[in-house]
Amino acid sequence: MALIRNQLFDILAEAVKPLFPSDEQDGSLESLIELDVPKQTQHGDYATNLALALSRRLKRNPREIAKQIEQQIKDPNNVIERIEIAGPGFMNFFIRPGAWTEVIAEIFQQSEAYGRQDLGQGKKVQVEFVSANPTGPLHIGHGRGAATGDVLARIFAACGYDVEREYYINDAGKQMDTLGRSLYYRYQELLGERIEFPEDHYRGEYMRDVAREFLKEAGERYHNAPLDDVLPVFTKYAGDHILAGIREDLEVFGVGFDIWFSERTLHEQDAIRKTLEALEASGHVYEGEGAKWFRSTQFGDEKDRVVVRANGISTYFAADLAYHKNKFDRGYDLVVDIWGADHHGYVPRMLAGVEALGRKRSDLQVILVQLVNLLRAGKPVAMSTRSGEFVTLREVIDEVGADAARYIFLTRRTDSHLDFDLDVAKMQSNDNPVYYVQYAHARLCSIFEVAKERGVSVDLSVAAPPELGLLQLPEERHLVKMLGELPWVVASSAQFLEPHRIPYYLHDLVSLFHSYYNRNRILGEEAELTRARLYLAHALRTVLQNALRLIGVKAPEKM
RNA sequence: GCGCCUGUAGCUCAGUUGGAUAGAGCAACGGACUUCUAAUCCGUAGGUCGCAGGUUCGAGUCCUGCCGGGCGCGCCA
Repeated sequence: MALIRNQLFDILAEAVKPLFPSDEQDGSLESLIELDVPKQTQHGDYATNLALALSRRLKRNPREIAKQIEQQIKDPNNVIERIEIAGPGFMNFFIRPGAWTEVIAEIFQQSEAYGRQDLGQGKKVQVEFVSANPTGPLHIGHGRGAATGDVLARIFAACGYDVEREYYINDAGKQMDTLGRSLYYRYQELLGERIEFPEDHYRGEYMRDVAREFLKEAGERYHNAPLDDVLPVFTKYAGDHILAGIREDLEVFGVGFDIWFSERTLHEQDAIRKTLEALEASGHVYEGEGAKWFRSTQFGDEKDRVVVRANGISTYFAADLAYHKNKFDRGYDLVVDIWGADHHGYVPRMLAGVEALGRKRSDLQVILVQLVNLLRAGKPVAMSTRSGEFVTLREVIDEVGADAARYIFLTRRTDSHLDFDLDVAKMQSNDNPVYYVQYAHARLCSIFEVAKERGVSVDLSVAAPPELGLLQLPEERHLVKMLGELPWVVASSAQFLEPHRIPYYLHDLVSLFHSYYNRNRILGEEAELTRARLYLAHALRTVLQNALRLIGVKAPEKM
C-alpha cells in the first residue's frame, strides 16, 4: 500500500481528468497537483490549491471546480475521512485516523530502503564537486562544496539515479609550475640557501612541510640543481603530495569520489584539439585577431570567448569544453557541477559550450555555492591561499567535528551566504542543532535498551501489529504523518537540487518526538499500548537513521 | 558601468516555487528531572518580510525602480 500522500496524489490525478477533454489529459495535469501540509490543523492533513490553479485555465469559479473534483473522487482504500472546500477554493483533506498506521507498516517493511524511490529510473547522473586545485589544502569554502556535492549525490542515489562522483584535478597549466617552483625554493632554503621567495608563489606554511617531506625522501641530491632541469620532479611531488592531503581531509569529512579526473589526461589524449576541431567544423569556433574564438554569443553569452590564444596555447576554458565533452561522451544523462559562487560569471559560457556540443542546456546543472565567511568571535578570518594565511577545512573539522560542520553547511540554501563562526560553532556545541537530532536517535535506542532490560517483549518481527490503532493521540498521528513525508522530502530535494531540505525535515520531526517523549511514556503499564508505541519508536528510529545517512551524519546509539 | 547572489525577530537562518493567522535555533525572561537519556520539554517576549510602485481572488515569494551587503566582469587558472 502506498503512502497517504501518494494515494491522495493518485486520487486527485484521476479525479481531475474528467474536467478536461481527452486530448488534454496528459502529464501536464499531474504537474499542477501540489499537496500541501497546512500549518493550521483546521485546514486538514493535506490541502491542495488545484482548483485555484485550474480556474484560470478553465475560466471558471475555483470553488465550483473544487466541488466538481470532489464529486469525481474515488477512494477505494477509504483513506479520506472528509473533504472541505475552503476559502477561495482550497480543498482540505482530512485523513481517516486509522489510515495512518499504514505508514508505520510501510516503514517497517522497507526498513533501510524507506525513503528510497525510483524517480531516476537508472538515469546516469554525474556530480562533480570540490575540484580544488592541488596547490594547497582545502579551506572552509571547499568544505561547503564538499558537503553539498556529497549529499546531493546521496540524494540522487536514493531517488534511483545511477550516480558517479567526480573530482576534476587541475593538474595542468602554469599554476602547477608555480607550485613546483615554490617547493624548489623551500627545499633550497632547507639546505641553507638564502632564497628571495617570490611574492606570487605559494607562501603558505604547508609548502615548508612539503619541502621537509621531500628532503626526507629525496635527500640532498637536488641541492642547487638547475631549476629548469628538475622542475618536473618538484611539480609532480608537490602536486601528488598535496592531492594526497586533500583526499585524506575529504575522507575525514566522510566524502569519497568514484573518479579522480586529471586535466592532464585531456592534454595527453589531445582531447582539447579534437574538441576544438569538432566545434570548428560545426561552425562554433572561428579565427580572429590571431586567436581562435568560441562563438558563445550564439547561445546567450555576452561575448565570444578565446579558446586558443595568439601564442598558440589553448585557454583553461578550452580544456573545460573538452572536459565536458568527455563527460557527456561517458553517457551521463545529467551532469551537475558544483562551483564556488565566485565562478558564476563562467556559467553562461559553459552552458553555451554544452549546447554547442549538441546537448540540451538543461543537461548541465551548475550549482553555485556561495562563499563562506569564516569568523572567529564575530571577526572575519583572512583567507588567502597564496599568503598562506587561512584556516584549513581540516582544522575546522578538528575543532568543531565533522558532523557539526556538515550540519552547519547543510542547513542553508546553497545560494545564501554563510557565516561560519568557529567560536559560535564550538561554544554552542552542546546546543548545536545536529546534537538535537542525534540525541533523539540516542534516546530512541535507549528506550529499546531499557525495554530489553525490563523484559518487555519487543517482537518486531511482525510488520504491523493490529494494535497500532491504539496510537490515537494527536501527537502520534502528527508524528506518523511526518514520518510519511520522508520520501517526498527526498524527492523534492533531488528535484530542486536543495539538500538543505533534509536537515530541516529532521529538525521538525525530532522536535515533535522530543515533545511527545516528554509528555508520554513509550514503556507504560498497558502492554498493548506499549507495543504499539514501540512500533512507532522503531519507525522513527528507522527514519532518523535513513535521513541522517542521507546527509552523512552519524546516528549515535549513546550520547 | 554591466551581470549573478542576497536583504525575513537582537544574531544565524527556513518559508513546499503565488496560498489561508510569516516560522525555527541561538540570545533574554519564567517554569518542569525520584520516572524510557534535562544535549530534553513547557511558557513569555520579540516583525512595516530593505524601501516605493505594479501584476491578481491572493505577494515574503513574480515584474519595475531605488537603497544596502557579497561576488564577478582577462588572449589568467
